[in-house]
Amino acid sequence: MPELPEAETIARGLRPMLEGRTILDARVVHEDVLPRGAGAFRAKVRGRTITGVGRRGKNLVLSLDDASVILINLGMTGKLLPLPASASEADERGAAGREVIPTHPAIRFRLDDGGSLVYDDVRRFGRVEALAAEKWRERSRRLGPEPLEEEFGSREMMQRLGASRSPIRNVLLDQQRLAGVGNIYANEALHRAKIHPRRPAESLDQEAFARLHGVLREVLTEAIRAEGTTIRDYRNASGRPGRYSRQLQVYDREGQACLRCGETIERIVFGNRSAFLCPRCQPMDPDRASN
DNA sequence: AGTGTATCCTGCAGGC
DNA sequence: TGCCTGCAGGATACAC
Repeated sequence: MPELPEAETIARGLRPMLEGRTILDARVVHEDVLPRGAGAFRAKVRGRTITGVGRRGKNLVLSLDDASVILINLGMTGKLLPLPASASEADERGAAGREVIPTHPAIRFRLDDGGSLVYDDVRRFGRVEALAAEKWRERSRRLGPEPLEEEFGSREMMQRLGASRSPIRNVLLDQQRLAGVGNIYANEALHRAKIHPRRPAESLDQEAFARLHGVLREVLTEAIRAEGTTIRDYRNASGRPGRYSRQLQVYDREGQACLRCGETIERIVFGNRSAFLCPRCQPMDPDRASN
């Protein structure tokens, strides 16, 4: 479900309600989202205070007061749902009726303000881990750079992605090369950069990477501004759907007209995922581009 | 090294 | 209504 803009939106929404809260306990409903098991997890988080709410790539990161973190990869359908202490308190905050009710709770964190935080995940592809500071540093080191960091330039992008013979769409999804990009924004960026998703990454020159680098940052920034993309069930921390769905140019638009040239958007499948493209705007052979 | 396939799991839409 | 197939914002493991 979530890519970088959705994770960023969730982190921003949860931050004011979670920072400073102490986790009284974690009740494990579905152990399969805890790769290290329920017992160890509960022992590590019980009694810890949340000092920060952030994001690394697509992962949510709850920083704890002993420098450890709770690392949450939401998979396809994971949600972090804040539940207020009571309905009356929700009224006071003006949040009545807007909170999302958990349908498939996997973990319930009981908080010291009487509220709770529920990790809810229909398909349970998501993973929740408690990592000591050193383990987290190690893990983070294995992830690629943050595409929105100021220092992340097109040269670095070409160095990290440009040596692969794999289709550029697949390479963009590789979290070890670049953190945070998923199928929606990979497809949107490639359309905006007029690059066919199946082009081997190594066939792209510096000019193409400069273009791709620029539009990827634009797309991610605009999607954050719109609070993410809702295709089916993504909701932000306040229960609202993302508005970027309305700005999608190709993703999930098979058979519809390209908003740039009017050609029909195609869906192709490779690497076990759908790719969406405009065959006129994104020719496989750029020399034959008609625009 | 790259690619296709299968797997984890549930729900939903569409065809018949 | 039911049954079937295919599909889904992710990640990984495997055989070729």
